[in-house]
Amino acid sequence: MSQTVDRALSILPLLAQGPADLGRVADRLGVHKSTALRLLRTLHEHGLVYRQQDNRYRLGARLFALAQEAVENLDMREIAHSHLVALNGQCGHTVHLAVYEDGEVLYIDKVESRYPVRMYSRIGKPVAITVAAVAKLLLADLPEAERRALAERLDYPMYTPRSSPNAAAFLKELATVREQGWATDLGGHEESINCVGAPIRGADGRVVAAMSVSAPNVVVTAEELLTLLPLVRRTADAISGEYSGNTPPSKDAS
Amino acid sequence: MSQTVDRALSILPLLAQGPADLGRVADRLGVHKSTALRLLRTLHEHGLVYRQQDNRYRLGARLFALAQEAVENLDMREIAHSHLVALNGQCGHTVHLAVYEDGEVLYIDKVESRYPVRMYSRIGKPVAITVAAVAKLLLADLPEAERRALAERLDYPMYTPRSSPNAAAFLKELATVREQGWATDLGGHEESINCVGAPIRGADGRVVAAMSVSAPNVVVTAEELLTLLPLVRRTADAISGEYSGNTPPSKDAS
DNA sequence: AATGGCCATTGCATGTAGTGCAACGAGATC
DNA sequence: GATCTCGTTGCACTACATGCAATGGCCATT
Repeated sequence: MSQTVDRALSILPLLAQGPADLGRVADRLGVHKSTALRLLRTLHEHGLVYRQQDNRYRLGARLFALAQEAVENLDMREIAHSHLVALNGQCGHTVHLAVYEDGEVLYIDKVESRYPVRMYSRIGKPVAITVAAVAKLLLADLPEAERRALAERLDYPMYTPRSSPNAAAFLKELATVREQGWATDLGGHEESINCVGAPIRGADGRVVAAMSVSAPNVVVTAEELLTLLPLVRRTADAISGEYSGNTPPSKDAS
Repeated sequence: MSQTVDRALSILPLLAQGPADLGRVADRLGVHKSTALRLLRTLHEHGLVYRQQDNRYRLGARLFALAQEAVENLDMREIAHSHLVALNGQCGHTVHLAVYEDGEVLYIDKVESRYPVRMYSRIGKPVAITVAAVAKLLLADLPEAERRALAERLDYPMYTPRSSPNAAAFLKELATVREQGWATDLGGHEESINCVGAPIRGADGRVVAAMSVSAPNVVVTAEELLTLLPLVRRTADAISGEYSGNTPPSKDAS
């Protein structure tokens, strides 16, 4: 691992908390100001940080552009999107698509509810991993050892009384999810919001993504939402099929 | 400037074009494979790149998270958002908020149209800088020298017959915009889409952001859209006022 | 099964390039 | 106008990144 790069990259999460001046960055990094200056300059040239008029640094524009390009290049998202839109067209609720990556679950696509009451979530935002239906689906399929290790090191915030309280309960829930092949979040994240989700599988049967439909109590009850399960599963299976059928990962135009 | 960090960061735009394996990355960087490996590992540890099962690398999750945190920490966005929502409530069309940064103009907030026909745009996406109303507003206020220099090095893609064809025409357009204090894009980016925008100014009168209302021809004609100009300007001025009134970041007790 | 080729990985010797120091300068404060 | 703070620069030193060559795993070919 490269020390210099490591230091430079450590600046990014630091600036994510808010703008900081040179001295502050140097302190947090534990390096001399001149060193911090050179790192910041390099980050600046690549557009990852921006220097405002008061000489403080904050995260820069290219970060957004990179994130955009990244999400748009995901095969899964491309394949799934039209299916998600179709599902939204049928039920009208918010539809999410998520993937697992290095201990995090994050949304990679979203179709907004057609109802006025909308959920707060954003593409790229890490998911509440211990309660979200899509997170359960993705984690349930991890290899035993990795799943246990991850569950142990997670935090279990009690968003509501129905949140998973600890690793043991969570692992049990994951076992259930793996058995039944679908998952719910009934008010485990926000009191009034329910979700029902299904896994998307690759050609080898491994879960590569997960999708869910979410709606607040005030629009449909949990029972009504559950009646959508077959539809959600069909949609997920359709995406799985298309994803497995077309396996053109060698799509290089160099 | 740090060579090592420079190389590492050069990997990111490279991977933005699509996944690449170690050899490919090393080639593109012009370094030995072992060097590329160490850089990739460092990026990986910070979550900026992800290593897929086939050993190819692509951009990673934390990139999204960083971009999210960055956009949510922008004062301008926070202040403006409620105004944008209110404006959308009154006219129903898509509302955009954009800022200029190092030669790029990018959207930092967006309120979706309530009509079924929606524009394609995303928060964080770079704006078509030679045609968008918000881009004209932001560039029109740049210092003379910087404006000229930027105009000269831009590309002028002819999205439609009404796109700015070259630097001279663009600079002339910017002069008009600066004079009148508002801007339009009448089918300069996509044939059927019109925009009308107004600048948001800081306490010193400099343009710090720009906003616009966009709607396709099929919903309202360009003439009808222009009748919204006073409303757009009022909204922009209201945001300017609030932004100038509250100056919390500038005055800090030591 | 055995072989050959491809690619990721590792340990190490070399010298390049990143580091901290100290001095300088600009801007603000009193 | 004096003093303090903070960003900036040039430089000597050596820590650290680099490329090489060798190893090992994986896959395809025979």
